[in-house]
Amino acid sequence: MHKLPPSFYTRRTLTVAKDLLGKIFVRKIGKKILSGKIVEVEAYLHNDPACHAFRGMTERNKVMFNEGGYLYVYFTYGVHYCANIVTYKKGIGEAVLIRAVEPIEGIEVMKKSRYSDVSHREDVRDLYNLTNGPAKFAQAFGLEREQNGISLLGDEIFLLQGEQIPPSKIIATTRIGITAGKERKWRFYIRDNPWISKR
DNA sequence: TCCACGATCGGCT
DNA sequence: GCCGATCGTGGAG
Repeated sequence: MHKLPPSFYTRRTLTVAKDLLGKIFVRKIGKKILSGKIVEVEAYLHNDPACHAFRGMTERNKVMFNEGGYLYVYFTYGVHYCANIVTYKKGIGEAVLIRAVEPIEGIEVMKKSRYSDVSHREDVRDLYNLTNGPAKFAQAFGLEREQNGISLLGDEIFLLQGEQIPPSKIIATTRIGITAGKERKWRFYIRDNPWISKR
């Protein structure tokens, strides 16, 4: 399996969003490798009121204005981080939020990141709860302010080819947790996978 | 300078 | 189903 090339990310955002399903997100931390298959995403376009870049470039969203192929991580609700893949051309301001992945490698490390202090249940629900939401994914993979703006063409964080998901297995529906632009069906996920985020 | 609020989560009713 | 946590951001003044 090989690393996705720049040309993968610089296509139209809705195309990239659907195509991200089935790809493998990889993070190297020292000798540890964390990886997971992307199973749910949401697209945010520049002329879309729910998009952070809708009102132009600011200190927070400036990474979104790079050409596709960067990681955009932001802090929200005073508690959580969420991670996006920057898409399309330089100067536009579009990205795809990663909402859920299926863990593959580094599951023990992810559990430590997610359940740092208290003891947790050792049943299958742990595996699902590890990465079945955007902030859960970011926490499991240790994605915070420091990772904002990292190039996905480098060797620390990148995506691998993974599997091709046929259109018949991709569900398109409305995005979660937004107040504007609700009607757009830009949330995409792989049908019948147990890591779908809730609500 | 101020202040309302958010691309969420987990716990409680 | 609902609510509180918790704070950086950016639009308003």
